[in-house]
Amino acid sequence: MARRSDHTREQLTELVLGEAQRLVEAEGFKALTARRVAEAVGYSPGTLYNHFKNLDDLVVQVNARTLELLDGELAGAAPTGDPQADALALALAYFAFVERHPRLWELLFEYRLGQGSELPRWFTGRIEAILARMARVLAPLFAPGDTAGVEEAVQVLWASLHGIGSLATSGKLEVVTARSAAQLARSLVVHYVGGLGAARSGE
Amino acid sequence: MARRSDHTREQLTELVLGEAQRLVEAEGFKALTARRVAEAVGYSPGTLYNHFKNLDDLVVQVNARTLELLDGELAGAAPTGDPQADALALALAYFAFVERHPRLWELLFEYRLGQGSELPRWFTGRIEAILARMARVLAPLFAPGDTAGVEEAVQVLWASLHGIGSLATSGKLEVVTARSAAQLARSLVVHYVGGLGAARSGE
DNA sequence: ACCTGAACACCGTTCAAGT
DNA sequence: ACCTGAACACCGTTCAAGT
Repeated sequence: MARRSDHTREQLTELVLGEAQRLVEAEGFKALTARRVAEAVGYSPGTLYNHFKNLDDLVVQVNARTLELLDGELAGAAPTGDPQADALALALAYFAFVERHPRLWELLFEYRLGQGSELPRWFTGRIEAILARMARVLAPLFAPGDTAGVEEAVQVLWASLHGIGSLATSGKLEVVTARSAAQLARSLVVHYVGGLGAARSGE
Repeated sequence: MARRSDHTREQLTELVLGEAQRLVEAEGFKALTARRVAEAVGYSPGTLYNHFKNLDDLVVQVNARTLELLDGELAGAAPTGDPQADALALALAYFAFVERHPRLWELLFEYRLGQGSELPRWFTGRIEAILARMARVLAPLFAPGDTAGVEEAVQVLWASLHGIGSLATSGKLEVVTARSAAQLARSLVVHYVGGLGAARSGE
């Protein structure tokens, strides 16, 4: 058969990404298979490979949208100038997102790409944009020009929030605690950021 | 065919777990399939299901051994009574383990069990034993009897170390930083534990 | 240029048949 | 009691054949 007139190239790509996202939200990322997506959009499995390099490529493109959603969520937490309060607001916004879209969050951060698949540069750029939000908020805690200090703190918080989200979405947090992800995040931010401030004023 | 005289039940279980571990260490958990393990031990795939409920069950049993290894690693960091130094020693021992057995660590914490598979109770008990190590080390920071405070701090550190390990083993840390997992862990422990101490002395 | 459908090389899991 | 080997219902991915 020739190209079907049902959809343009762009429309079909859009359709596929939408169905993939729906599938993940409904059943988790183990349900995201090329064959099921193909069936959901009414094309044969082979057609997907005309639009995506492979399944990992499709995943990365769904994840790009998830990153956009997450960044939008964090944009709602406007900085006030108080590092501890602002960092806490970001952390709570982060977990509001995890709670609203746990399975998209898992696809974004827990799905392991095959070893042939590197993260594209535009993808890592989006993550850096999110980290930059945290950097702006923490900057007042550090001496002007101490970008290394700010960076390290941002990365520590980023990785730590990730860990809380990872244990929470996998059900491994409930095994060990009755506390919510948000409560652990609050303790993390309050005391880590507090510790940063204390170390600096004590120098 | 009847039972083969090659191995007793216990020997075969042992053999399977050993081969599964070897396979994961060599090629990562995506290479851990029932068929490959069966071939490695010289039995048919169906035989595995006589010894394990399913592949998740096999994974959990490999993970039990990994937890044992991890606990042994942490046992080497003997407490001195200084919470910050002791917590740091535990964190560094944790990442020494992650560095030595990254793929076993991934199977333990990043492999998602199917929804039919719950973690057995003896498994969660072993995790609690590890958390108890951290609790003993942090206890001096809290008022006597404030077990809730200790617990919360332990869980925050546990989840945060997990996050650093997760990003490190998935290659998502290098995307964002040149810092090592150990360096981020050091910053986390120093300032979080420092922040805990400051909050308490400032009460 | 792009879609189909078959094909290939894999999976996890079950189970009748054998000893 | 336990092992085999075939079977079932899936996978991701490729590609000749079609339009």
